[in-house]
Amino acid sequence: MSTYLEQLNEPQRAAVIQKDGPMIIIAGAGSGKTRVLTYRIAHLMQNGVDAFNILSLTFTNKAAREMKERIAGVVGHSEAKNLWMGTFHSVFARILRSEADKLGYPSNFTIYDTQDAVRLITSIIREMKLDKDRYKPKQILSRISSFKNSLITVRAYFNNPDLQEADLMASRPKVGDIYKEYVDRCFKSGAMDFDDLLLRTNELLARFPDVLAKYQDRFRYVMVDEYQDTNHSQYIIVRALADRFQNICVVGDDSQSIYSFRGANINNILNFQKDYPDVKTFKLEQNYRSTSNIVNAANSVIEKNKTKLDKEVWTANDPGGSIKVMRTISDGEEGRFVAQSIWENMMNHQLKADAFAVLYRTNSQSRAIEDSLRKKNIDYKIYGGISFYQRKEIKDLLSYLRLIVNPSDEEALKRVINYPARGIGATTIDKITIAANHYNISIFELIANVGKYDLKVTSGIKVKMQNFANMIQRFQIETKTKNAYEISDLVVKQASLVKDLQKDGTPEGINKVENVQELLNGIKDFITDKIEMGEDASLTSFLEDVALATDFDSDKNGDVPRVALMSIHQSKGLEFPYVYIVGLEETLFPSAMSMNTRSELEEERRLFYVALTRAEKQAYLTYAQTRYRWGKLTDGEPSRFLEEIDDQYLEYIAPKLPEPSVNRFIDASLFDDSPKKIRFQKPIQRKRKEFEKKKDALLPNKGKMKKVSEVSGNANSNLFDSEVVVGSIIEHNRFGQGEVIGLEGKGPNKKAEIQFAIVGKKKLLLQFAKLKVIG
DNA sequence: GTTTCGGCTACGCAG
DNA sequence: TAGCCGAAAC
Repeated sequence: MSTYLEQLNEPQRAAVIQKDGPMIIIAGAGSGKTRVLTYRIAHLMQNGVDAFNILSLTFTNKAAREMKERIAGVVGHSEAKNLWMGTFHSVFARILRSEADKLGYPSNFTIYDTQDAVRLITSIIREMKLDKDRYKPKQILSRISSFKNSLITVRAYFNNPDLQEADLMASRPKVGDIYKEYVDRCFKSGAMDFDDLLLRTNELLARFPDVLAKYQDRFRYVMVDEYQDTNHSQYIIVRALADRFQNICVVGDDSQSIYSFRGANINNILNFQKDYPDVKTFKLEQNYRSTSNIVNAANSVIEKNKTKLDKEVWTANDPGGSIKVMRTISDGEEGRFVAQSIWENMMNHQLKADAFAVLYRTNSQSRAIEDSLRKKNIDYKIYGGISFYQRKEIKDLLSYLRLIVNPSDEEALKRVINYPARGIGATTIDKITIAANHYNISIFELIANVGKYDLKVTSGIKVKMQNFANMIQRFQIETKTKNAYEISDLVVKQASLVKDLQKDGTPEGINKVENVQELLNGIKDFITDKIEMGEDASLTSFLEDVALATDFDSDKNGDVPRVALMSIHQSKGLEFPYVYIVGLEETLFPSAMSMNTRSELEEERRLFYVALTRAEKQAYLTYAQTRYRWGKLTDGEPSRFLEEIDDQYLEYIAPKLPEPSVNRFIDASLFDDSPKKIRFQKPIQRKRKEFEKKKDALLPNKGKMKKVSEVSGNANSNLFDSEVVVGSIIEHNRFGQGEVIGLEGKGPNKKAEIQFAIVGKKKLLLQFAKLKVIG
């Protein structure tokens, strides 16, 4: 029964068997934190604590599921089932649904995503006739978000002269008014945004002592993972819940605090010991994940930070290989290096693609990597960026479903009232929005009863609106007898969603139809899963899952192994044998926007620390001397973080000499210098200009050719004579598959004659054709 | 009222 | 480059 205790080292075991009272586990990277958390919960349960009384807040829902599985392995499924586990957002969304009426919300309230919120704010700014360049919707939202995360309600805002003063100074005196209107409109729409899920929870616990008491009594043991990334709002929730029994266990690593941009407050972890004077502190400092080269290199960087807790991460692991540093001419070349290196490592070490991760600072960097992996036929998956659920066709269908569940949902209504086109245009929507506000009813209420209200629209449009409302109401009736999948299927058919996507017959349209189909399948799977687990399979429940889903939640087992491409933020908590950290350039990483204050820069450094400590066996660091940003070629200098790593752990890989035909104008000696010198050598300005000019000459006259960036981004590449040889089987975006039957010309003028299966023979310039070699 | 097209501006991370 | 928005064309 206690065999699991034997698998732990001394500090781990001590943390696991500490049962009552406040405690903090400071867990260095790779120190077996998850193991401690799972065993601690299992241990609690084996020592008489009911699963119903344990609340465990994790960073992702996937982490929660996996942990539950592991706990079930120790205590059995039927017991583990009753644990409350999940992210702050999902756990409290669930609680808010059951207590919604107390706050005046419907229990099937909608969760607005960022896009919904931005749209609503945009529309408020327009209605208030404010200048949208001064009041940038995204900025306003981010300000509102930070208010909410700091528990500054609308009333608190207007009671706080400092805040108003700040907005006044920023020439945005109406921020408070926008905030108020935004909150009112969300409320009227029966909608909460992500921040509301926390703020309203606080409201619930503050205004209703009996509710607070109920949950305090229920959650006698509270655990919070990744505590360094909690914001004030989350902090107060946790404090309130744990106030009665004080059985609070937080786990985290101040060195991995990387979410200040969404309100995370590193002081929550730094001050935990002050909050609970009789706290027990545990430190997990032995790293089991990485080679000592990686651990030591990471330590040598994070040492530069001043703000941190006292701890020393060490490892007994082998030194492993040096961390490899690679400089490339361009972002395109960087991608090719990564793909080539992954391919070689796969071959040399018999590894599958899922042993590799490519991490970057910004999602936009994924493209260059993606292109090169695709050319090498290496399977990959991009996490983050524009997720499946944010695609237009998917959001449209979801908006119908949202509207059925909650007809007050204004953003959903505005999205679909004229999609597919029904002749209810922007002008009409403006009119009914104003009228609905005037009568203090929802837009749906208005259009469902157009006859009752005075509306300055033509009777034709009134009929159209009434028809739309009737359709939604018919769907609502159907929900009484049909399950979520059947309703969705009905919506797709009756609202002609697929028909609309199919009508132009473009490949994009076909792809969208497939996506809609995939969503329908997803709903089907959802229902099956939920019923199997005896959980809520309703449409509301599905929509909530979708709203709070992350990319990891859609990971399917049994899929082919894939290289993981993701932002460093998303890589938190994960580990991979081989890790490539790309784009290590000043202004990109560290980001130009985070170089103004020491604390911002320290967070960037922590971010780099997180990235590096994801690697188990081998880390690669790459940077590019030129990179496409905002559609323009820009020069980059090596990131300061490269300099900050103790040199003894690094090895500089000499880049291959570039193609002389393209790059003769780059000083070859640049590549022969010792790496250390090169790293901080500024690009030679004159040569640089020449280089760019030459590149421009390669561009197709600013024409509409799609591949402009491809070509110019790859100036150093052997793109023009690449892998395409006579006999290659290739694939072309538009013409499909074909065989190369001849080659002519040189450099940018190189052409391939190709026999396509469908369109016959064609001569294509390699620099534009974007051929994918498939055999 | 709807669609399309060209110009403008913006890429910072996420539940 | 891409997504958005306003203007022009349908």
